[in-house]
Order: sequence, then structure tokens, then C-alpha cells
Amino acid sequence: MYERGISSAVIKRLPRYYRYLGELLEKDVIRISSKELSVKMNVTASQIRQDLNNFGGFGQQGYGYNVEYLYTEIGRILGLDRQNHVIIIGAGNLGQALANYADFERRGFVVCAIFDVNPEVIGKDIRGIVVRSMEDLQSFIAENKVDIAAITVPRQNAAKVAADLVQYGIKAIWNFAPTDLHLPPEVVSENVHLAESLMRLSYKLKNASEDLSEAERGDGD
Amino acid sequence: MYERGISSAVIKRLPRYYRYLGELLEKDVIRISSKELSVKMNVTASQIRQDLNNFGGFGQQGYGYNVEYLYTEIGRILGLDRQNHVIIIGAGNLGQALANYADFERRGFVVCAIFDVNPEVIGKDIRGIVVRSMEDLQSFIAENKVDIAAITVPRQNAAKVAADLVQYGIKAIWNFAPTDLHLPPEVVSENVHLAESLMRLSYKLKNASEDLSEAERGDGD
DNA sequence: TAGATTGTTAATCGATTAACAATC
DNA sequence: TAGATTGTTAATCGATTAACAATC
Repeated sequence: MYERGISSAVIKRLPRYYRYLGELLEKDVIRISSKELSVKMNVTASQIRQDLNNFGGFGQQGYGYNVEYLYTEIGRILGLDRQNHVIIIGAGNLGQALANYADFERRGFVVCAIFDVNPEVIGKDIRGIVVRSMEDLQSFIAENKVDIAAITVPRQNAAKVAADLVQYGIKAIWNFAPTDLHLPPEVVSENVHLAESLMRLSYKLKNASEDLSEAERGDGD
Repeated sequence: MYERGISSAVIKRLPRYYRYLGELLEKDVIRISSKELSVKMNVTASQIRQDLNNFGGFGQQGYGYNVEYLYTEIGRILGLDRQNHVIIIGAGNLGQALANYADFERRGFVVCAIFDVNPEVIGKDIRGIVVRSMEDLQSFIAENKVDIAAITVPRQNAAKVAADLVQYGIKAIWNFAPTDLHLPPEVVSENVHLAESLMRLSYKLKNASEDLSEAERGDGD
């Protein structure tokens, strides 16, 4: 069960497996074979088995996979069996949207604070969470368990915010600013670059008429 | 200049080139070699040259690339030289955040309408755009040029909304609902699955201490 | 011209798919 | 037991990197 050097292609797919298994679970499906799942997900059965076997043998020959068991195990692999405390830096539209998105809590992600520099939003209440001043960031991190910081500040301020967060001890950054953060190796990050996603969509749209073969399969992240 | 069957790995990287070139342009940099750019972007020079040469020879031997020219050309490839009219379906937090994000307009994406089923938000004014009833969706699309529809409705409603949009003639969908839409081949899409991004971050965080080699390079989209 | 750097072909590497023996 | 389906090894495919001749 000791995971090492799993390829990032595999890790990218795990949440999607998790999502499909969750849906099957909701439908009270007990077992599923890699073949059945591959049809639903539009991938090869081979890929599913290869991916899962990076983490262990979760199936049973002649039977397939127990949906609930596999769902739980992938959740565990993704770290969803623990609570992750999230702070949001930047209480603009996107920051507020994230704070309001209660659905994350179902997966163990708890937004515990929001920070901003703008006096006009400091003090504002978002789903019971009061927007704090950036001046309180350091002390808050020191005094509370914070696992993940989401950066939703303008591009120009992102590098400085990231540097501060690192200095205050944050180990995981969810970056929404349209820039590449330069982080020390022990700090992990995920980028959500909305503008880039929109540009790719624009590319596909522009080329859709010419080239129907590739672009069609709407592809994600 | 006729693009065909470009690999999606290449297309994913184009907006990032565009971003870096834009920053160079802001700094009044005139020319750059693939080697210099590769250092800045932390990729290989070979990859940059290979990627660009899918679309044509934009450089000059012994000189490198003219920043402004290359920026313009990549913009053209991505379809940023035209206006794309965007509607947003779902005026919740995320939909409103997107509508408020004026930065997209700089790239030619104009939000021209927002729709919702909730009477409480219908009529609300967001940056000069009034939230409309979903009942007006069909007629609006018929009477206006709409290129892209962003779906920011709850998961349960996404499939129906997508089917309606397709029926009304929409050819590009920017999907934020945590589900895979089933679309006809002539309709292109891009998914932004925030929950999946957050799960990957959780995975990296959990494995960061054990495995410092892979996870460190915060990887995007 | 000499030096630099592209465009492009060839080599390598990694990821996906196919095949099948193991086994429930 | 016979049938089904996994786990895993081998084959294929595609993407990345290296090398270098072309050329500005």
C-alpha cells in the first residue's frame, strides 16, 4: 500500500474514477468489472486495471471490483478520509464563490477562514465565515491547523501572497491566479487557470468545423 | 497555416506560451530564443520548437523569435483575434464570479447574458448584465450571436441544460458542473472540475513527505 | 563570413493497449 | 468444475528529447 513515483497521468484520472464509483454507489450497484466501467467512462479496461494496480489489488478474479470498497480505497488514496482545513486568500468574486461552495465539505475540505486586504470586504460574513484582514494571516496560520491555502488574488499580488504563505508554513497551495508560482520543493500546488481553459475551448471551437476527429471529445483538466 | 490533428498535449501548452509571451511583451522584450524561453518556462527548447512548428515556422535561424509576432500568431491560433460571445447558465456564486471576471474581455470573450431558474436572482444586475429567466434562453440564442455557453448549474441539472443548449444550436460548452456531459461530435467542450483539482492537491499533500520527487512541480489544469 | 539558432529528422522514453496466465 | 475477470507481462503507440543540417 506504499505509493511511490506514481505517474501524474494516473493521479489525474483518480478523481474521475472516484466520481464514477460514487455515482454507482448512489445507484446501489454492488460490483462492477473493469470492462463495464470502461464502457461507462469511455476508457479501456486495461487502463483501469493498470491504474488501480499501482496502488494494490482491489479486485477479485472472476468477480470484478466491489464498488463500495473500491470507492473507499480511492478516497483513502486521495486523502479524502481526513479533514483538510482550507483558507482562502482573496475575497473577490472567485474567493467568495469557493467559500460558498459547500459541496467541498462533503469531501472533507473545510473552509475555515478568508482573508483580504480590502477594508470594504473585511468583516463581511460568508456562510458564517467572516472575512479577515491580511494582517491577521500569519497569526491565524500559527494558531490554527491550516492544510491548504487557495489563492484568488489578482495576478500581480499572487507571488507575494505565495511567498508569505510558504514562510508561514503552508504546504499546499491551490492557485487560481493566472501565473506560475515559484515554490520550494516541499510545497505542493495545483493550478486552476480558467483563462487557459477558455482559450483551449476557443481553439477547439475555431477548429471544430475543419477537424471533427480530435476536438470533439470534450476533455477536461 | 492549415492546422490538422494537432495533439491535445500541444494544445494544452499553447495558452501558457501565450501567457509568457504576453509578459515578455509587457516588459518590452523584442526577441527571444527557444533556449531562453525554455529556461523561463521550465520546459525543453526542443519542445517549444516542436510545438510551434506544428503551426508554422515563426522563428528565424540565428535570431530566435520576435516576441510580438509570435504572441500575435499564437493568439490567432487560439482564436483570440475574434470576439467570442459567452452566455452563462446558472447565476450562483460561480456563475456570478465568472460574469464579474472582466479580465476575460481582454482576450475577446464577452459575457452577453446570464440565465437562472431562481426567481430571486432573475433581474439582478451583474456588471451591467441582467440575470434572465431560463425561459428566455432559446429565444435569446436565436436572436443573438452566442458562441460559448458556460454551465455553472448544479450537477443534477447539467445534462438537461447541455441537451437544451445543443438543441438551441450552441457549439461550445464550458462545463463547471462535476459531471461528464454527453455531447454530439460537432459540439466542443472544456471541463473545469474544481473538486478534482482539489482532490489531486490533497493527494500530493498527503504524499509530499514520502515522495518529494514527483509531486513538487505544481502542475496545472 | 562566422556564430547563433531555427526547423526537422532520428532516438529515446513513457504511457497506453493487448494478451494471457493466474485464480476466484 | 467451468466461466469470468483480474493482475501483470509484453507489444504498441505517441510524446518528448537529442542531434544536426539548413540558413539567417
